[in-house]
Amino acid sequence: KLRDAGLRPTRQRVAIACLLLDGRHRHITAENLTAEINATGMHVAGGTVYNTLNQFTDAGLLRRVTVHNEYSLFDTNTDHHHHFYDAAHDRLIDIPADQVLLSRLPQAPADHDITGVDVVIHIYKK
Amino acid sequence: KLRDAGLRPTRQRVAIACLLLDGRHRHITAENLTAEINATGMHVAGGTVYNTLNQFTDAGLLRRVTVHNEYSLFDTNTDHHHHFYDAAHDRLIDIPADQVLLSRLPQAPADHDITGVDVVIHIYKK
DNA sequence: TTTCTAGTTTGGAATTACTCTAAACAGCCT
DNA sequence: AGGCTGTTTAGAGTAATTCCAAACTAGAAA
Repeated sequence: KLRDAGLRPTRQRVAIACLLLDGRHRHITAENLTAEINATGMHVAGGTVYNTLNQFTDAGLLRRVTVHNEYSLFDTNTDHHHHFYDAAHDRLIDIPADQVLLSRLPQAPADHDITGVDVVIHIYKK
Repeated sequence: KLRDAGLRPTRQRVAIACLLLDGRHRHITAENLTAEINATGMHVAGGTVYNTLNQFTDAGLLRRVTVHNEYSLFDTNTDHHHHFYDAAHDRLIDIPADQVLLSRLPQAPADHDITGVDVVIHIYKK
């Protein structure tokens, strides 16, 4: 996978790929991932964690989710889907693509293409 | 308006309200707003600009728009509507609410209410 | 297998958006 | 005018992220 993405399979990248690209769908932060790496007994520099997350995202192996602007969230599910976001608990929940039906979309401004549609549904505990 | 929102109409808040709550629909950043205030010959401390933007947002006079996590964006249009976002030029464009039709919404997780639905359509110049 | 080199990692310093703090100040009620 | 309380101020502090130059490594070539 790394080679296909044009990324040299270094020890660090392989370790991160093993944790994140195992097919499970999860949401992770840089801090979060660092803790998981440390838990395996391995050490990876902070800068490398950030670089790798960005490279994986650019390569389409991860998807960046934008729900607030405090820190970056990455989604291991790169298929088209949407999110519930519970701000009170800073919790993100996937919504399968087929549960949201956008039956009318506006026309993109002149000379522009639509490259993606993100739907974030904010929820609050009763 | 300020009094209705429970905010004492201080010199600084009135100045910012005059710039932002004049009925025009615009997107602003803290930096951006600071520059506009300075242009009027007035000085307002950075912290006050941030405080005021947050207070206005909490009071429903402004709306926070989340399209990236670099810095906060505020929208003077608090009506229900959506956005185009051009990441290449960091440009945000309003979409009237009636141009997006969500004909199917998922059920909120147990014990939760939906408090808002944000749609961000990413665009790219051809 | 050793050598070489371009790409990668490292730790720490730098950057940036934003919040906190304690002291000075200003609305506003009396 | 006096005074209480909320607000502003400048500057220090915080946290996520990027930048940097030196050390390292994967993989190609010898």
